[in-house]
Amino acid sequence: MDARTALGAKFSQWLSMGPDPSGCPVRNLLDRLGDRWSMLLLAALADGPKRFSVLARVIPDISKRMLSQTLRSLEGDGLVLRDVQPTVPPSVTYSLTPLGESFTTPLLGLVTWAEAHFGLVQAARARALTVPIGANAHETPTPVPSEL
Amino acid sequence: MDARTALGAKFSQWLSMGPDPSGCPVRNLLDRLGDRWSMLLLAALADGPKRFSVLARVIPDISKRMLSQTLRSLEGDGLVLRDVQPTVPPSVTYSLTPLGESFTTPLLGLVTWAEAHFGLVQAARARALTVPIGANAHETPTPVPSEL
DNA sequence: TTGACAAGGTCTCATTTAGAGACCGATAAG
DNA sequence: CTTATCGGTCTCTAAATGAGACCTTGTCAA
Repeated sequence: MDARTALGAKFSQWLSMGPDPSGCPVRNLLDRLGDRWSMLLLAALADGPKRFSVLARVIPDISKRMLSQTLRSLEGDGLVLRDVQPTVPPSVTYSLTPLGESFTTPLLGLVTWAEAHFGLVQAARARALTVPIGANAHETPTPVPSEL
Repeated sequence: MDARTALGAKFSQWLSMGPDPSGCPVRNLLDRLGDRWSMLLLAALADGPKRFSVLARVIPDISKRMLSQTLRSLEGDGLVLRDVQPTVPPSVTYSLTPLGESFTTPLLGLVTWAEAHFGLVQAARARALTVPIGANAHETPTPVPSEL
């Protein structure tokens, strides 16, 4: 069974679990990790524990606000450990928990795919610019057989 | 080499490519697919081609606005094919392109991880509620040796 | 005849979220 | 005396999102 079939099977399984999306683990975690910064931060921490200011430096386009907020969210989900050393000023180090480390496996799959297929995506984007949207329009509109 | 080490190596490699995040394929694709709906729609389409209204039905909490917008973004990136049948009213079917199908492999990894570890995440969330944040505070604040 | 409804969106408006940048505290360097 | 450090928070503004009206053309029911 290929990945597409397996994924499709899982999806139709979710559907049968009722219309409530909050009960679905995948929906739940995708809502948490599926933002601009969470996965990126996990990748950064896979490289080793890092302090707040170091994270801000290696990801230059994240605001301190979102950095703080996203790290707390990851900490709350048990993926990241926050260690405060009571120095003055305080020294705060973030690292992956074992649970966070386990996430690096699927994350590496995502990253590998991105590197391998980025060229094709760029080609598709270039093609999309030349096609004035809706170019596959046909000619003779026939009434649709009302299926309802 | 485990996934964490491999991911860390990739990350430090990105850093050496300069501070521009737009040049990084992973940053670029994570910015596109890392939203609330893109991956979910790809999972839905892995189950087979679907019409607009069907997608809206199987993902009840997406607005028509975001559904339309996200599908167009995925189409522009070459992951999704949009087929308009010139009936009246028009019948529009969305399906995965070969490129989109190739993405189901890493996506399945993500989904599988979510199902397997959701219990641990929930446990961590419950624990986070009882800990009044900053509970790991130490006692004797000593000046930090200025590292810069 | 009048009305309602269908598909696949777009449009406007209100709410939510994210980003930019000031500020804080104590300390230390110039 | 001024400036800088660390790890944030606070406020204000800008951008993204959700809710829901509206559109077209045709079919079907009342």
